[in-house]
Amino acid sequence: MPRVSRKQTELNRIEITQTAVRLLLARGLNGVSVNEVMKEAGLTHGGFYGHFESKEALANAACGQAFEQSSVTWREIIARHRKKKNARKAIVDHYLARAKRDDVDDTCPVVAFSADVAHEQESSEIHSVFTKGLQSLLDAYMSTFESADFPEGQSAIKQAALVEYSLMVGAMTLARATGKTALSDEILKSARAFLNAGSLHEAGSQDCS
Amino acid sequence: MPRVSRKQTELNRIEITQTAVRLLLARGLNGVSVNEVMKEAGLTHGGFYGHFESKEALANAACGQAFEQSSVTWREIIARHRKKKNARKAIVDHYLARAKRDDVDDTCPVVAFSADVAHEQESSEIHSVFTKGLQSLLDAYMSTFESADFPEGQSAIKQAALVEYSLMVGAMTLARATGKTALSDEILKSARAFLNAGSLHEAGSQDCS
DNA sequence: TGTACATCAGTGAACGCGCGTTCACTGATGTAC
DNA sequence: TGTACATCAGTGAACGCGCGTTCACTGATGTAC
Repeated sequence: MPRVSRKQTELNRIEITQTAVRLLLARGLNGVSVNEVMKEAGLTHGGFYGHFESKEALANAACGQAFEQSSVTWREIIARHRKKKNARKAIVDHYLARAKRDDVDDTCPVVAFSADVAHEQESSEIHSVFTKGLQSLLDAYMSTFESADFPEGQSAIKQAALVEYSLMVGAMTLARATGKTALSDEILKSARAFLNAGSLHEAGSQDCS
Repeated sequence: MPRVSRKQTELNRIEITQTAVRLLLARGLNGVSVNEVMKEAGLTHGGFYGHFESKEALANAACGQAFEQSSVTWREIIARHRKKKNARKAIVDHYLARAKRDDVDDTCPVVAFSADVAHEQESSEIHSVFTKGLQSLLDAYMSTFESADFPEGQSAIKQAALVEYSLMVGAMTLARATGKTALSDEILKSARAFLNAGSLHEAGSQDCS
């Protein structure tokens, strides 16, 4: 078993990272031990430090990888639609699906890691990994807005994207915390309805004159 | 030092709980050791189990207490305003203030604990504590909507409250994760602007005919 | 009110455990000839 | 292509550490008379 081929070594590293992505998304940045990741990857814990300098380094790599994969998925979804508005609706429906809430392995890394990242020191590398990943998702989301709809320019698009994305993150965060309850369903449904309609106060409120 | 008065015992219990509230809000439900809480409360760790059955029981008590305090604060803010719309604006500005983002001790319990609660088993008591607290904050927020503005009835109010609160939670979660950066400021500003205006697409969008 | 004694809140040493990390070892892989 | 040997990926025991929790002990508090 010792001294596997270079190709296998590379595959093992990928397997460790991918296992970490799955387990960390489900349980948070500090919710899994090195031992558990290695066992789940089909290896023993001792070999871990041949692949990563520390547990923290693995967490950074897994976080970056999780964002990478989310970003690719988003861009694939967006590419499937010719109309930007439809692409955005597809992203919203994908993000706020009830099945997504219940699939612990397949979370948005922002929902999974925000709290943990906030608890780390500002100097920690995880902050830049997270911010870079978040920016990538925001860029993808912004690409679903038509410039023509925003005569105020790019900054208005960014503002709209930030609000809509914040809402998605908040809604999924709340939905996950409240489990499979009626309230949880209602949160997702309300957010979906609002984002797809584009209007919070549908009838006779003060803000749409 | 041993065998303090009953009054002091009660004060000690309150001090332990309050210390836990502060530390847990800053570092998450599993981010602080029993030893640290007791030391910070001016006691030694051994006495802890005279006050609480387990670390988990303390976390549950502290979570409930944190919601209690947030709820009281919200209701005080709301009571200060005669017009409901102004009360809601006050809540939004209180919630999304930049100072609030930087004050690690004084977080909304939903932002602080959502991720941790989602990671606990469904059978865990923390779920009911959390959901009850969340409901209390939602009720307070819903009370800032005028029934007259929602001819569709109470369910429309609830939907609006869920969307707006989800947005606040998401925006603060993102803002905290991105630290004291320009992006972080922008997230808070966008969410505040949107909630106070009540309109995402200000000009010429499809949803306000 | 004063005395004698039972109670029990807090102390600090100790426990078992799982954690992140290290390291001597193994033996298949990769390389030099 | 075949052989001899250096390399090094993975193993598993071991480490030190901090954790949650337990417990014998202490001595002021609370109570019975």
